[in-house]
Amino acid sequence: MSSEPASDSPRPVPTPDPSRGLRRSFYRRSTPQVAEGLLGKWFARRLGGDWIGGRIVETEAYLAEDDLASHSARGRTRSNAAMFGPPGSLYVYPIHAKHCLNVVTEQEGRGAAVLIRALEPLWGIETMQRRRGRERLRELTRGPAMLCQALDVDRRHDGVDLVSDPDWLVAEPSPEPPFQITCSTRIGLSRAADMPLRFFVNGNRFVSGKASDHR
DNA sequence: CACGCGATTGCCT
DNA sequence: GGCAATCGCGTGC
Repeated sequence: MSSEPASDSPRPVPTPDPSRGLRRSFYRRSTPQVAEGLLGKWFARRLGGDWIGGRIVETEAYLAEDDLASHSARGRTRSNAAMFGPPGSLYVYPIHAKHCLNVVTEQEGRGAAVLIRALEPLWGIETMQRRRGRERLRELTRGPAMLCQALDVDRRHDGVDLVSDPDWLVAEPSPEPPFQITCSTRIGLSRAADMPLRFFVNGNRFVSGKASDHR
């Protein structure tokens, strides 16, 4: 049994508090550490004065070295340059006519990042429903390109600094129920498909993939 | 400049 | 579970 609510009614949660934002030192660690550490954190952007976003429930690490699946594996190019930016900044890339967002880790020039794969929707749900063209909460942010569409994220946000930009927030949650974490191989890869660099909140209904893979 | 592919999604069987 | 849609980018002619 899952501890998640069965209905699609959003539970009341506090508004994101910018004073709880993660500092740059959080991102200046090993990429798997940051990927695991981001689980449970709040991720939101301010759009038209309102916060939109939710709780991070699924991430993947993409390494600077010995990782053929990483966009940095063949060096720096115009399109992946933001992945070599300062830790705590965004790397947004296009794929299949959609976008996915990463948070840069380690240090500037390294080329490592964490892909945010899924959020539990908490704020701006009506906005996300409108942007996604879907009503059900489970179809808003359950996948890396879904959440970018829900939050209106695209290449314009490539390089945005999450630590200092007042319209973006990655923060300590409050309150935070206890949860367990599982590590697995990453999703959808043809190369380096066997590296255990995916992290997700056990049993959470907003984790992507089949329900049987959530445990 | 043509071609092929991908850290995806959604519809179909 | 299979597979088509879709398009920016890297590669090579």
